[in-house]
Amino acid sequence: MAKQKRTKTKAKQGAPRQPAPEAAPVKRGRRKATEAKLENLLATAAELMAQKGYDNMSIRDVARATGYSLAGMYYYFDSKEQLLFQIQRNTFESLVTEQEAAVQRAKSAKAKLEALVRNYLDFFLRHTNELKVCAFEHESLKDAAYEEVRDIRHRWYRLLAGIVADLTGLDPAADDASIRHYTLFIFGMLNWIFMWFDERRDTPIETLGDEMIHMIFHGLPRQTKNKKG
Amino acid sequence: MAKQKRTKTKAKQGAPRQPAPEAAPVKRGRRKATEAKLENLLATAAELMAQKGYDNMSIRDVARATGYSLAGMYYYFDSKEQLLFQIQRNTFESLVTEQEAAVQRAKSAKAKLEALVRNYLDFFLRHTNELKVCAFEHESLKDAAYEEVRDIRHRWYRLLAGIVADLTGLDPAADDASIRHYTLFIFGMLNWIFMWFDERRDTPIETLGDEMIHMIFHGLPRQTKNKKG
Amino acid sequence: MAKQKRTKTKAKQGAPRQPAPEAAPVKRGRRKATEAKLENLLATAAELMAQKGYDNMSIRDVARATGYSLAGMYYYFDSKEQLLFQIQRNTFESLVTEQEAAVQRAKSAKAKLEALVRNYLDFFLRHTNELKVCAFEHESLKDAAYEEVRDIRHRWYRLLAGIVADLTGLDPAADDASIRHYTLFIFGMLNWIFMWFDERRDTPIETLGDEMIHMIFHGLPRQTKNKKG
Amino acid sequence: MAKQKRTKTKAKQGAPRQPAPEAAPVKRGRRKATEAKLENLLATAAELMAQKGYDNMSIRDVARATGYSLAGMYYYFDSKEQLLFQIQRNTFESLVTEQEAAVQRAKSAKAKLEALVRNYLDFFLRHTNELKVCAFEHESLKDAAYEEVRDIRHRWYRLLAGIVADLTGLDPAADDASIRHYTLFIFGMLNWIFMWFDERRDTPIETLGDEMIHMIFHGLPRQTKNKKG
DNA sequence: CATGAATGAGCCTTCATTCAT
DNA sequence: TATGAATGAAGGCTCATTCAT
Repeated sequence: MAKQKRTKTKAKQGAPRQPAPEAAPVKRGRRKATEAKLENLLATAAELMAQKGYDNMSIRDVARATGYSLAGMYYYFDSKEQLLFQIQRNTFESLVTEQEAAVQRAKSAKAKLEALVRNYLDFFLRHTNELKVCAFEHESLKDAAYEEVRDIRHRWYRLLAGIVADLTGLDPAADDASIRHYTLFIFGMLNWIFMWFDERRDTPIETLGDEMIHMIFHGLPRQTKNKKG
Repeated sequence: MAKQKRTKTKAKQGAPRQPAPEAAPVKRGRRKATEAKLENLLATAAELMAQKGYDNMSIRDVARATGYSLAGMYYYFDSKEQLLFQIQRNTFESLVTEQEAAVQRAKSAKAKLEALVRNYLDFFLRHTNELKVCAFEHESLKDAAYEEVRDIRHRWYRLLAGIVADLTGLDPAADDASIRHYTLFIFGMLNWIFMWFDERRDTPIETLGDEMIHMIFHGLPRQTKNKKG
Repeated sequence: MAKQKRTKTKAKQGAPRQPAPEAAPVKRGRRKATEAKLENLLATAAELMAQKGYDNMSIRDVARATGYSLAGMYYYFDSKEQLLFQIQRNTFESLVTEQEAAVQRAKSAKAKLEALVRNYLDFFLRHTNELKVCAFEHESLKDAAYEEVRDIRHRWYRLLAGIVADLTGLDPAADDASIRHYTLFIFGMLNWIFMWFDERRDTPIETLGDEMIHMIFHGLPRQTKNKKG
Repeated sequence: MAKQKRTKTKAKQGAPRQPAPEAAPVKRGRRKATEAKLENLLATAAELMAQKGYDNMSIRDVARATGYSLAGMYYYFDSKEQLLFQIQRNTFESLVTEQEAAVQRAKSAKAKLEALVRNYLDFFLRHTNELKVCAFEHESLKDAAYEEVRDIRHRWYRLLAGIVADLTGLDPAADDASIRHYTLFIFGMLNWIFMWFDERRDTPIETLGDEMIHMIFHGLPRQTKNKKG
């Protein structure tokens, strides 16, 4: 027989798709309650990550903020990285799905781009913390989890890049670099918002949308003394 | 929203103005050598911070990368935060000074904005790591160090915001929010570059400059099939 | 030297005699089912302990391997140590009882020793995991549980020591140390088997028995070119 | 450039041969002192591991026992497993080297086996804790460290197996299994000693050696009323 | 019978920092 | 200048165990 090599059990790695939410139709009340707790926990974690950054946030912080014990947290997720992953995947998947739908509904390329921007700003207001975590903590994920989120991100990129190609008439085969750059300029404007948006100063968000759309289609406004008149 | 200031539990902060570089009037040769070492050290640290993020980089990493002993590092700076501060202040001060000079040299508002963009991209190529640290680790500084860097940043902001006001003819008194937004859109485009710039794909940088300037003045290019004709 | 008793910092120990198996006079069918489950559980636990060691095995491992919930395990035993205790006591008690019977049946001292060895090897094949746990996790038990198992072990020791005294003609009063040593040499051969036995290489076990008996009675085989022959 | 994927530095894995003891001929006094501290630390750790088992011993235990802080321990080794590895490699290497030398010095196969046993018992008295750790915590090592120690162990095995083949005249080609078994019986006797040796009862160790050698060459002593005549 | 949910204690490890030399 | 040696604090994670249901 010979003594087996001792191994820690560990297991679970990568990006384990959590059990489908509808899996067991038993004990509905229970399920609901636990799910609500998990959601609250993810929201709290997202807030802390947005505030302090992933590396600087400790699971202990989340425990303190939610009122749970440290060990209690691990009932809801398997590791700090999984926690980040869940936030990013859930949020990003929702965002991109919403964006795709918004774009689909619009008719012209111009309308599509406008819809994408407005939906983004709206989503931003509804999920500020989560979205910031998606935008800035991309690199904190590794391996399978990293790749899964990266794929969603690519879907998003292709969505916008397609519109940009349409609008500009640039040829994806010949002018790939240019399309890429203009697309990324727009992403830059969108994502940098996290760095400065202030609810008191920068609302209503529709105005911000107007301005950004103007910037995208016409660049800075001209000498008319009155902007978006 | 504006990114919250990151705080570690452990604090301690004093008068972060590190001893003025002229502090000890030691022999010149010595001074030179020491300064060169310091500069090399700062460059190495900037590289590591750009790669891994401030929180995730350890002083041990810097020691390993420079060949010094761990304790030896502390001859050159007083704390990890001071290290970050030195990088940010040096780099940001250089950048803004260069930017101011470039703008001053240009005649029209249009030329000024163009000069600012081109000089930024040029500086970016020369100091990628340091600049990235300035752009993304702003919040890792605290108290006096934070404020000092913030002040430089504000000088930069005002420089661009002034040009934007001139160009658009928006009234700083009446249309402050708009000026602010357009200014920040441009900063967004500029700073987001760190997230995607790839030396192999995105050179020559002059082309990138052309494109960004087009975006700023005219928005996305139109149906002409050929961009930057 | 004698292996010290292992002590965890955290202790708590009571009257480790677990509730006598006959405790609750519930319905017979129920009892049967529960007992079968318990036995399966003990077997699984023994396997895991044999593989990973007591300290390195977690109740979670057992739960996973049996399909029970973690909390569910505690219906069948009161603590991890009780689990170990049940395995050791059940197994050791069976072994020693079998050994005593086998010895009793044999007539001469020589036959007795032979019977003991052969029965041991047979038992070993039938209860490898459990026996390994008995042999190597002796010290993981504490207080009353430790003592109870130690007493069974002593019964075993005395059984073999008696035969050795008979066979060698050594006087228990005068040559106690010698009897002890020869006895423990034999136990060493027997127990060390766990460290190397490999079902594929070391069967049939009768051959192994032949060899060990030869070793015990005559030492290493001589120059005859053919062993056991 | 694109933000690099963040990676912890970590490094050092497997079985890093510690720097050759004579590496730097500088600061002899210092070196000596530090080495002495390390040796004392390893001895203390070995004692604790022998007492409680590797899994059950915490680095905190070692820190407490040596008077160092917990973090201080990590100046001397990289991980708990490395600590175990250092103990095993150092000890096992010494043992096997001594054993080989002792065997080499002896002329006949019989004398060689006798020398091996006596040297082992002597080494056992000089390094009880360390040797016990070698004998019983073999499986707690993993990967490269495991393999390196396993290789030393094999050297030891082959040393004894060679003598057994010589002595018995068994043919390594034809009777491999038998040689293996007799060899392992002897290892069993030798290694099991840790389980029962008691300095007060089982000295002088020469007597124990006499007995074991008798067992190996002739089996249990006969009816002569006088053992080891 | 059985489990979902939760926790206190503890473990390994890393880190920024210090200080004597 | 520079470093070997050391440490307090903190962080991620696991575990045996409990308890209401």
